[in-house]
Amino acid sequence: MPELPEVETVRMGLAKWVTGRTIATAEVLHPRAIRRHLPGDAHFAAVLTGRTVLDVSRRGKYLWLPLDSGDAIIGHLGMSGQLLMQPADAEDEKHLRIRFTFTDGGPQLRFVDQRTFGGLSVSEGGAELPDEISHIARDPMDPLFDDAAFNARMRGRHTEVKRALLDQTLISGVGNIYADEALWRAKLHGTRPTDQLTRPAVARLLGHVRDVLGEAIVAGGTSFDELYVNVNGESGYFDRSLNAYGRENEPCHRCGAIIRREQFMNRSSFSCPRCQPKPRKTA
DNA sequence: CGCGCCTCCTGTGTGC
DNA sequence: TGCACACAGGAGGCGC
Repeated sequence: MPELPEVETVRMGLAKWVTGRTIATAEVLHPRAIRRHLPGDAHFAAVLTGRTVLDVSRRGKYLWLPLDSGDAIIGHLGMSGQLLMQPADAEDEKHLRIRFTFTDGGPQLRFVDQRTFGGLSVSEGGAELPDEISHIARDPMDPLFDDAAFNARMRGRHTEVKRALLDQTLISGVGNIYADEALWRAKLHGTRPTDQLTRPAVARLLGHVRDVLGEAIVAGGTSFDELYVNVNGESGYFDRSLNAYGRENEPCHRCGAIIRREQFMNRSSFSCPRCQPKPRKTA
């Protein structure tokens, strides 16, 4: 499940391999992969052919590739998406959805996605920041992230703290795994009401979010020096460092209590019953 | 308009 | 061994 650190790893790898290259063909092999591109696959191919990739940018879990036309390719990996660089003669992946070839005849860019929650689209004039993702907040690693504004907005919400962490319009890049990890570090249960959090408590939580994301970026950034830009949720290089996520029935690394698993927002949440007591009243 | 639930999708794991 | 089903969850969309 790619969250900010995984997407940032992909961004760095992609930037290295596609910047400055000119697209020769854009082939859509599964319509769902461009469902956000309303004009369809013929238009997708037409507006991308002959365009040169200028850079690879990221906002939260979204990527976009600014082009010399002023447009941009927007990409989201969803649950299982991968952006791979592959030699032209490499066999098609089972779940290959979109293939780009370049005029230099070098490695292809392939969008592979088993569950098709992810996809690509073209944003007209979106090279600077695509309108389609302008509602996504800055991530906490962004130098322009506004800590004070985040603190105020978080405490102004009438919801639960984990829901707020997962709201990409409030803070971006955090998914289920890193939300649980940050909450564990902050010793907060995910159902704590946001409007009852103190300003220092929110500041501490934000600090833990930054730490978790930063450590994961460092862990992931060590392995992209090769041709394959690979994001695979299963192989998570950060797995060994997890304190809460996926550790049901295992002892808390801090106090030894048995980590519990709860259904929350239609997904699993993991927390320590001793370090992260539930609030008396659920919001 | 804020909030929260539903849905999209398919390979994998589990229990009978 | 085979079948049925739960599970993984990001984010748009919609209902209240």
